Amino acid sequence: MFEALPQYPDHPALEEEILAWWDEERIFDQLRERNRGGPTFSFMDGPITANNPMAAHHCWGRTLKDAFQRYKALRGFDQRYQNGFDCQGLWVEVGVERSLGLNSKREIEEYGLAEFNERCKERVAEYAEVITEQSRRLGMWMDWDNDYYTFSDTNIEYIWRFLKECDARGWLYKGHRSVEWCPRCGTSLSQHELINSYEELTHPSLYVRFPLKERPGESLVVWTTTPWTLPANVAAAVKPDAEYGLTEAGDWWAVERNADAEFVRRVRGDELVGLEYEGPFDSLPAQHGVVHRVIPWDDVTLSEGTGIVHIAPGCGAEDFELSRVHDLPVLTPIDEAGRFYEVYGEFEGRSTEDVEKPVVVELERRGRLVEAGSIIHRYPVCWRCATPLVFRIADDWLIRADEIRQLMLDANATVKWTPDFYSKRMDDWLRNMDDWNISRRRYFGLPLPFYPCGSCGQLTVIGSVAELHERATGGLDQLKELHRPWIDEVPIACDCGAEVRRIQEVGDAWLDAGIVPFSTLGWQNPEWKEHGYATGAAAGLTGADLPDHAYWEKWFPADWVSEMREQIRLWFYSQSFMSVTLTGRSPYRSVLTYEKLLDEHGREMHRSWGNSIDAAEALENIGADVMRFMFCDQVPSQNLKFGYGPAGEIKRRLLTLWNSVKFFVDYANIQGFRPGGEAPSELQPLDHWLLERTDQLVAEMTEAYERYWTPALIRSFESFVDDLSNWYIRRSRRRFWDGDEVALWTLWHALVRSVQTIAPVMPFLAESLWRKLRADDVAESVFLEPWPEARQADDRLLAEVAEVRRVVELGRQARGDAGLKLRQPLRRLVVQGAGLAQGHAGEIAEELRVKEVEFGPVEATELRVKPNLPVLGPKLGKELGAVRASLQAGDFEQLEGGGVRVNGRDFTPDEVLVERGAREGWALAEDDSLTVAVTTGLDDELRLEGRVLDLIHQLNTMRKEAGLALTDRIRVTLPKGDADLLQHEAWIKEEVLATEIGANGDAEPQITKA
RNA sequence: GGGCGAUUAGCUCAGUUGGUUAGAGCGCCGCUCUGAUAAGGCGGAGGUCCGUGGUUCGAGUCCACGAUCGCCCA
Repeated sequence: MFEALPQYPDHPALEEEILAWWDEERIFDQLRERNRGGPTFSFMDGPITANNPMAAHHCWGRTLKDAFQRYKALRGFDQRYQNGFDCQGLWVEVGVERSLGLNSKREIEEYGLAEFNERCKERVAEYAEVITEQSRRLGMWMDWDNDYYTFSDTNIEYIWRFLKECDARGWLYKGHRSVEWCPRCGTSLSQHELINSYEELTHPSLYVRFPLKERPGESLVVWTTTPWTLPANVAAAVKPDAEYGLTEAGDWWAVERNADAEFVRRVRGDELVGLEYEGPFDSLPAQHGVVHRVIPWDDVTLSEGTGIVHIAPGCGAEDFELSRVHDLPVLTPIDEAGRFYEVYGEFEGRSTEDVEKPVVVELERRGRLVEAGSIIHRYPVCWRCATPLVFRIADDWLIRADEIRQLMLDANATVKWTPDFYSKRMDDWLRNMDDWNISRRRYFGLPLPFYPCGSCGQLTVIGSVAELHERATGGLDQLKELHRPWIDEVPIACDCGAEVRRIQEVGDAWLDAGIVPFSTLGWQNPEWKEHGYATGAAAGLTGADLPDHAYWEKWFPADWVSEMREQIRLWFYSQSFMSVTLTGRSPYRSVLTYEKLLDEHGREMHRSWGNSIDAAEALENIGADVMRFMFCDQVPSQNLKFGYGPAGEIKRRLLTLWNSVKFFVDYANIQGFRPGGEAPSELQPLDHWLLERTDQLVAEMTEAYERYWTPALIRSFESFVDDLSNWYIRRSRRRFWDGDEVALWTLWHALVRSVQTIAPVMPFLAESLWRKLRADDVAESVFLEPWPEARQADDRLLAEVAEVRRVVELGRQARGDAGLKLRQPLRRLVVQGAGLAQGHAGEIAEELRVKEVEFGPVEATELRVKPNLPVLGPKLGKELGAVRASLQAGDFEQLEGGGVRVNGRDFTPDEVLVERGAREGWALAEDDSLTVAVTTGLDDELRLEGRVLDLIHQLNTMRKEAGLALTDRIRVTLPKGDADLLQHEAWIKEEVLATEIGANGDAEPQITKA
């Protein structure tokens, strides 16, 4: 007996059951055991930040990762299944700050770095657990006890090694430049952290006068949206070739920027260059001795502002560059926290926002303000805490990119990207990449192993823990892990003999993630260390080993990685940078990249907008399979609109498979069918067809998995289920009622294969159905059964049935046009042009309810002939146009056998397409190669049969409404007027399971349970 | 300013190597099947396949230019 299916699947409940069963039976362990020693498939998991529960978008990526790992496992590949957690850096720090109610670096320092570090570790441990649980619920099979954690000492040590290599190549340097700075986090941000972090913000918009010193009554007018930078002004820039004008009021503007003004004098910009002016805040101590003058700058914009740009080299990247060219003083007004330094008088200690008002008031008081308003514009904010960024001059540690750029481009050329155009995005990023800013002035992150010597000037870069131990001059006893504050207490001896302390900065978190193809696989590690990766902060969180170099050789580079698109400039980049540096090769062979997850209306999801759905909520309400199916249905280069609406649609689409299995199980149980064995020998043509169709499914699914293109999986699968349900089952219904074992076997086989091939996408539903359907002699889990090998499908048979279905569709269309419903039998159907369908006349007759089906020419009233383009196009070339025109004009002769003579040339029936119109008494439908015509005339026999069919329909509806079981028998009483229907008494009895029929009743038929 | 995508039905989107009348789902209207069906099937309305030019016998598809939107860089 097969276990019966409920009317509808309860996905979440079914999934919980399967999860429990997998655990009990240790199915995943068995799978790994089975594949151990097989060919390898190397997947490298990009670390997920262990700082929050999963959001819906994580489920997309994790679905893809899991689906392809499951597919490869079904094909026998040995895999690592190592999950990764990203554990340090600003994400975690900001999360902990929030939970502790801290809001500045000073408060963190007061709280204490050691304590803060502990809280960070606790947070990572907490969320790693939450994410693990949610990932399991999603169906993700990973080796959950052996995750890698990027804050392990081992990971840190590998990064040190990479940095030492960079230093050896002369790539490492300390830069002094203008950088985007987050005043709350107190650190600069790097190029890849600035993207997608612009917001619409309202800022002041000020027009300010700078009085010219030598020309009383004349002033430059500048425009700024950052009043706080005015105290650091040292110059004003004009566009040398632009025209500037002086207004009657004595204000200089670019003419183009003040079109309505009357100008009393006009000059080119270069005539203003060199003039000196009074700065806006000359009385501040910081401004002491600064000479303000006009400088030329070709990039001055004339599309906004006044055409005269206020220059503060300490507050902007372009300004800073100009200061080098023109030798301007650089005034840096704010400290790490964004507060004004003491030399800024009344502004001291205030933030950039706090000084806006006093700046305006002061300028107003001195008559320097032309106009004060506000402007809404896009402005960068910190990607973690949303604080508007400011520019400051700072010292950062950078890795030079120029030497490695071409090598990385070369490495990328070896990578197969899906979708393929992302390869070009990667190239573009590489061509444009700046030097990598790797330092952050923070606390819980990779300790940069840089020891610059104050006495001799040499920089020592420590490349390993062993080296640290060798060179340390103290503090080793308290070094519990390679994090601040402990690492800061370990000074080393410089070659010159001086004692040197580590710089305070920590590293960019993308160093942590980028090194994992080396740190987790044991690159150049001489001896395998059990739990050797569970070091430092990761001790106790994972059992991961540190493998030896042979293992690295076996698993590097990754065959496949998959992350969202923005990882091009993040993990794909950092990983590749590090790998090309250390090995000269790309760390991955192929990549699957996907876009963003939006809400169902196409808006970004935001908690504050109330449209966000987190993973836990989605898994509970939608279920993992439905989500996974939706993710796989999606073309990955398009944003996905996710929500309950789309999920409901998917659920409905999945019902066809469910109904088909339910149908099978119900009838197989009635018959006592036992699954298994080989195909029976007495297959009918339709059975052959379904077997071929099943082979085609396996072939298509295999091909789609192999090229990592999930939309093709879903298309093939749904098309198959549609054929299975709406052709095979519908056509074979009577055989199932009769308990035909051959039909049962064929349907069973097709269902089993469809379940197997969709299993990587919907592991729960597939497993559940497999367990109901499976034969005794196969694996008890669908994931322990090897992938079915596809035989070459019989294309001719597939084409035959496709043609039959087309004939039936056209027949229905013809009936519809003539207003003849299917319950009305018709006399004759003629099909022309269906060479393949000839053996299926019986099926066609049944489907279309006609007495006779004939294959041959359709007699028709009109005749239109068109060229068969795929055939005649290549044959005729340019001449085609003339032939086509003649055919259209009716200028042709018909030849014996269906050919046509046009313009003196003869064409065979294959070379032309003929369209017909219906004659009197016929209904007709056609497409390019097929014509189907059906007689519309009714005689008494046909009318009577039509009434019988109506009656059967009516009685069966009544049975259903009365709630009778499939096997219940009934007694029927027909109205007296329907006595003539009793000519078909046996037929009616059979169709409605009646034991008796009488015709002595009232106006409506009656039934009673027998 | 440079690069990469996108633009197809009211909405959301497919469309593999160029081929005849461009499809699906949802929504709307009509019809219909039902002994698996809260389903399914058929039909209808609804399309300048963003525009212009080019290649070709033939372009949603290839090429060029332009428009709009999105993303990345400057």
